[in-house]
Amino acid sequence: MPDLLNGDQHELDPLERQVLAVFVDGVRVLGLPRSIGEIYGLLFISPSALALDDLVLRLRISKGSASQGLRMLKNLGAVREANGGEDRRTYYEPAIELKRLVGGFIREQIRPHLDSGKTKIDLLAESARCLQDPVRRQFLSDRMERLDTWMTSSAKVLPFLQKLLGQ
Amino acid sequence: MPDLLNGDQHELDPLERQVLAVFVDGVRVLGLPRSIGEIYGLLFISPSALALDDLVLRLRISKGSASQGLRMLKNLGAVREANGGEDRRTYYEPAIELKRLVGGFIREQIRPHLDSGKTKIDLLAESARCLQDPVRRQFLSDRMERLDTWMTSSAKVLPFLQKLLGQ
DNA sequence: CAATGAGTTCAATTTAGATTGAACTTTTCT
DNA sequence: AGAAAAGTTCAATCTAAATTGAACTCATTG
Repeated sequence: MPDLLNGDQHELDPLERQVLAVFVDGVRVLGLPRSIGEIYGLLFISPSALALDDLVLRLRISKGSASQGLRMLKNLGAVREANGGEDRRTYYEPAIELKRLVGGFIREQIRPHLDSGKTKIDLLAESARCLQDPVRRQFLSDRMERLDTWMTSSAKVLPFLQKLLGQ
Repeated sequence: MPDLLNGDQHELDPLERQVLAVFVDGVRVLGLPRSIGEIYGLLFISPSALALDDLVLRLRISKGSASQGLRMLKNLGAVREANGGEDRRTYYEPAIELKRLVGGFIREQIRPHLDSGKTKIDLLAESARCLQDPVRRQFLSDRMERLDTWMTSSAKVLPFLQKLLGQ
């Protein structure tokens, strides 16, 4: 028997709305969907852990969206299950250490692309070495090596990034 | 009187196609549209500078797309006008130093978001300080400070990033 | 064990933003 | 000046990706 007296206790207040907007903006830069920003943002400004239903109710998103969003955030290590919920629902709380967030993003979004990119480039470099025209072969081989250097440099930088952001 | 004898000299060969795919992939991670990856990619594997028409012809994209894509790439510092073209068209060549590419991306895509984010958060922190409920006020103020720390750390890391990637 | 509620899945739909193309401006050339 | 070609602009269109919601599974409870 939810809120008979209260018009709508679920509505976000304007301040909350604005904080969420910052998160939505933030995740868009990272190429993640807006629902991810909304979910993480709401957890971030909630003093207690929230269940899936709370997200659906307060953000007015579908159960499907909330479920998928939470899964992605869990995979990113940006959200974890809170231990000791009262009922049988699962409650979630945000990870708020930048180091952890960046680490998860690198592991899930950057590394896989770097790795698959490097593999593809190695194959392409091989193809380039088989080209008939020697001028074209030389040129493309140089370019493939350049690409390889990019990938290697980027991979090397990631651990430093994480270290620098560790507090 | 273009290619009467040759079926279609504009077609990309399979190797070129695959290299472009890597670039398209790469720019998607950065949240940039596929045409940007195609344009930069084609310039990257072309031994000579290309004009807008070359991009239209070989990539089979519209003039509008090519024009807008080139503008964005110029703004990013990823592409520059080649000097000394034969005719009155403008020819473009890619910047291939990772340092320069990363620098442009940070300047155009990261910094503006970090700056506007910081401004918004400062305002929200101010609002939070005016909250009636002292518990809520304390909690949200803490969170806003946390956000502020994130922004500051990120901003501090960028110069190191550029330095580390400088070859 | 039936019923209730939490959470997941995925085909269908919606939407944000990328692309197109026609009209336009600018530049060059005779 | 006028014609032709280069390049830009932006409303209309298209498309890839996010979101929805109904049908499902699984776990819990009376």
